[in-house]
Amino acid sequence: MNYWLMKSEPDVFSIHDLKRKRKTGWDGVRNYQARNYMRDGMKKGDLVFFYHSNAEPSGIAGIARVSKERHPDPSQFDANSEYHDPKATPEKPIWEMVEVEFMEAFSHVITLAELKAAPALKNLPLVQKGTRLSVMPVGETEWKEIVKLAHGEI
DNA sequence: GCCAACGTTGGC
DNA sequence: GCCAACGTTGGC
Repeated sequence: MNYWLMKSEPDVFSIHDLKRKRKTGWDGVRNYQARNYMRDGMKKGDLVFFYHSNAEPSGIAGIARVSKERHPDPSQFDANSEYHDPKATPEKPIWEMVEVEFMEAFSHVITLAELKAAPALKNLPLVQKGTRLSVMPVGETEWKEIVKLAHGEI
C-alpha cells in the first residue's frame, strides 16, 4: 500500500465537506505530474492526507482513502465547467482522477509550520522548496510520524 | 494583496 | 528546441 497527500482549498471543499458527502471524485486536477500520480500510482485502499491549502492555518486536516481507481475526470468534457478542456474527448480523455472516501478529521490541523519544524519530516515532498503539486506521495515513515503528531503521541 | 516559484504556451 | 511572456499556486 502507498500513501499520498492531496491539497484542497477548504473554502471550496474541506475535510468536513468530505465527511458530509462521504466520498468525492477528485476532479479539476490540471497538472500532468499530479494527474500521473492519480492515474498510475494511486490504488484502491491507499491512504491519503487531506491538506487544506490557502487556509488559516494551512495544514493536514485529516485522512481519506482511495475508493475508486483511475477514471476520466468528467469536468474536462463539460463546456460549462471551469475545468473544461476543449482538447479532450470521451474517446481520448486527457485528465483522469480517483475517488476518495472519508476516513478521519483530525481534532486539530497539523500546520505547515509544524510539519516544517519536525526533523523526521525533512524528506516529505510537501515541505521541500518549490513543490506545488496538488497530489504527491508520502513515505511510510513520514505517514506514521504525521499520524502520531495528529493523535498527540509526540 | 504581494510575490516567489513553477508550469504552459507560442513565436521563431 | 529555445525562451520570453504569461498564468497559476499557495504561503505569508
